[in-house]
Amino acid sequence: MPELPEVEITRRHLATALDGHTLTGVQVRHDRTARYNASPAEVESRLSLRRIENLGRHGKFLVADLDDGQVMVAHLGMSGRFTISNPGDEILLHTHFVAAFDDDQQVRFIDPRTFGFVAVFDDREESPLSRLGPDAWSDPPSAGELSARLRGRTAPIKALLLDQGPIAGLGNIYADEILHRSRIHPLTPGGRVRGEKAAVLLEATRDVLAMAIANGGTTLDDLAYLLPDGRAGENLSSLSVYGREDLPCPSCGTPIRRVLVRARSTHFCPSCQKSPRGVVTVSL
DNA sequence: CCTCCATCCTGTGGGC
DNA sequence: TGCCCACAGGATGGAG
Repeated sequence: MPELPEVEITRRHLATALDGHTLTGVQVRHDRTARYNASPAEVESRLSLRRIENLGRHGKFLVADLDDGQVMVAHLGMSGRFTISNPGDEILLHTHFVAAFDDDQQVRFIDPRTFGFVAVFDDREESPLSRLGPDAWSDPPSAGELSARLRGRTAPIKALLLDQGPIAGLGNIYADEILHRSRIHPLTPGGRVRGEKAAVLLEATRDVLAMAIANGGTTLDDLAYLLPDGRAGENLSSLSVYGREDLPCPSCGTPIRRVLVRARSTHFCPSCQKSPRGVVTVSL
């Protein structure tokens, strides 16, 4: 599942191919890949002949500034992957977007489950970027700022990390990893994460993301995420809890448990991450 | 405002 | 062996 580290790796790969280059032809090959009330034809025409000035990232969204002030926003969803290809390369199954550039290279978007998209907006305010909190990696909030964003929230901290509002970029894998490293129980009400706890959470966020990015991201057994050059990320063996139900906690040896939080699989160590007072954990 | 749920989708794998 | 179905989850819109 692409999360911040996987999107950041993708951004770095694509930036060299995109930055400063002009889109000579754009094909949106699947209706659902254009989103936000725009048709494939509209996305194609809005992107046509535009030059990409800079490819950035906010949370899990790729953000390209275009020469006319428009913003191209792409999301990998659950199964999306960008490739850099040559015009003659075979079009793989589930290729939903093809952008041709002035140097004859192509950037293609392959997305079997179509949760991902490529969209164009007049500015960031009218795009989904406007809902996002500060980026967990490039622009992390201070402990005070994170505490303020969590103040009064009763939802489980796990759910709030996935929300993208308090902090942007974390998904199910890294949220679990960060909470484990922070020794915070996933069902802890968000509002109780403040002060030193918030500082520890942010430190863990930095460490977990740094490791994941250095390892080229996490490729699970199902190979849902591959680097743009087709290689697998190597962060899987660095995970402490995600996907490790019943296996020993790397810190203390206690078997990792899995519960559902908001219908999402949540992995934690019951001894390192003590249940907060008044919170009952129900087994699956 | 908040919390929580259903919805979108396809490949995979477990169960029978 | 082969079929069926539950499961995986990011973002969003709506109910309460």
